[in-house]
Amino acid sequence: MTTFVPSEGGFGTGPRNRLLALLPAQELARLQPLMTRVPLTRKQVLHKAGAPIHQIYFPNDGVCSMTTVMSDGRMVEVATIGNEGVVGISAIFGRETANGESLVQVPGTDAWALGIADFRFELEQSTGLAMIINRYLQAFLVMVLQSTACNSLHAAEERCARWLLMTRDRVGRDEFPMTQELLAMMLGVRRPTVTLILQKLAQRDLIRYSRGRLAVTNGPELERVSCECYAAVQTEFDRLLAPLHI
Amino acid sequence: MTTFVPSEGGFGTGPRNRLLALLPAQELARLQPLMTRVPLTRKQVLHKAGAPIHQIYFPNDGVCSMTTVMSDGRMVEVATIGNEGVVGISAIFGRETANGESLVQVPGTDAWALGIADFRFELEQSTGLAMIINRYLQAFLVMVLQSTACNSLHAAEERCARWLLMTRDRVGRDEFPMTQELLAMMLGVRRPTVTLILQKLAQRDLIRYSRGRLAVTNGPELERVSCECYAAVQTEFDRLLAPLHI
DNA sequence: TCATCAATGTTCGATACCGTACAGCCTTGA
DNA sequence: TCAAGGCTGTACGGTATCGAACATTGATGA
Repeated sequence: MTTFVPSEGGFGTGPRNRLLALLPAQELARLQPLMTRVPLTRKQVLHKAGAPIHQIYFPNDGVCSMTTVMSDGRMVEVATIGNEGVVGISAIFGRETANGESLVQVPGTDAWALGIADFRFELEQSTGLAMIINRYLQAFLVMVLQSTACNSLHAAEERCARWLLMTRDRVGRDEFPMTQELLAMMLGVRRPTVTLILQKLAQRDLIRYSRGRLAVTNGPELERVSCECYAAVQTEFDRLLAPLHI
Repeated sequence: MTTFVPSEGGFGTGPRNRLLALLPAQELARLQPLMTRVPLTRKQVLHKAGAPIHQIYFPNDGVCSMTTVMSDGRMVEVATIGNEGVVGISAIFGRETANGESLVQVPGTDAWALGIADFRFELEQSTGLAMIINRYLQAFLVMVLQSTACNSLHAAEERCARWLLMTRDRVGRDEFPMTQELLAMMLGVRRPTVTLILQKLAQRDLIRYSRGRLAVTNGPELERVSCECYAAVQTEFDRLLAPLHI
């Protein structure tokens, strides 16, 4: 393992994106000059529904959502992506245009952006990248399948708890910016429903919140309120994104 | 185009599975001796949750479900697979064991079963198979993402109508075996809820049903009752599984 | 031809969530 | 320092769906 010299535009002590961090050093070195740092600001749209995908994004922190937009304008989250993943799954499969809209929910410092052509080329060349992307796709699929079941079986409160835990894990802090409006959109429920749920959780001292900020104050207990889907998906991610033996 | 002589174990006038049908003739010829015909009987389990996946299945007709099983035993459908696809998506990604349970919902005459090792080997060799599988994965992902959104936004009646239409398309007939119990499981609702929904649909002459048989009698109108997800997914499948230019 | 059982129908109160509206409260910035 | 706007709280009737029984019907096979 070589020592990195922190530098503007470089990885510092290594990329904080977990997928990039799993790459063998020489593959990472080849990828780096192809990527640019992109700040992640609140509500920033990374891929617009129906528009061509030019870049995929490896977040270093923050949380992004992949959403589906219905014809009546309602938007609902179908997948959460943080520093454990990459935004632009459809493009990885060879899709030209985005299906739904992908946007930043919880702002982060930045993400690494990679042009889709460069990505495809590197995917051909490097076995490490291919293996890591494959693993992420597996984990991603498990997550989406679990969410499909979750949405049809579990109550809003359980799903809300799950979402808060997932977000906490991804931002790496107990506290993060989050409005009820946003949560309602994610969960596909009305905002007043979220108000009631959060009040209930705050009453039991599982969370604190006010004016666009939210904090998980009792994770273990919140996990008990959440449905099993949280643990199921987390286990899967840990298993698939564990350090590789290449 | 050569003329096929129908024979035991052969494709007859060509495979009825749409993915196999898209394969270039010589690739199909190479694949055929590796596959076996497997009858699809009602409630037959193709992949057991947590068990190793040995074979993937290309249904010629009938409808299979990929499900997720919760710890309380409740099972819910997360994806529908008919002759437009293949059962065993996770294995295609390199997974060893099934995540949920895959089983036959509407019986069909048979499916083509292919050993997972043979499949992997062929995937390396043949560009046609790789391209077709890639396309199916794209369509599959769109379907699952749409279902995730659908389950969190749309009412049981809309989703029920959607499911009936999808099933009709896959079996290729307006009438097929289907119990309320089964429908309830698919949709993640109670059986009495399904009773009410079906009565309502039958009253409007959109369907007929009795004792384990169901028939769509007015497709266009039923599509109006269904949510937009039916059309969205269908469009995507038609686009991606159109004849290829290899 | 009858017994059996799968499939369907029905009931009841309970509850989660909706749709819509409006009121109050912080924070920000002009 | 005040206005504006984003965020949160609350209210209300209405509907969908739940959970758990029990009743009824039709197909099947002994």
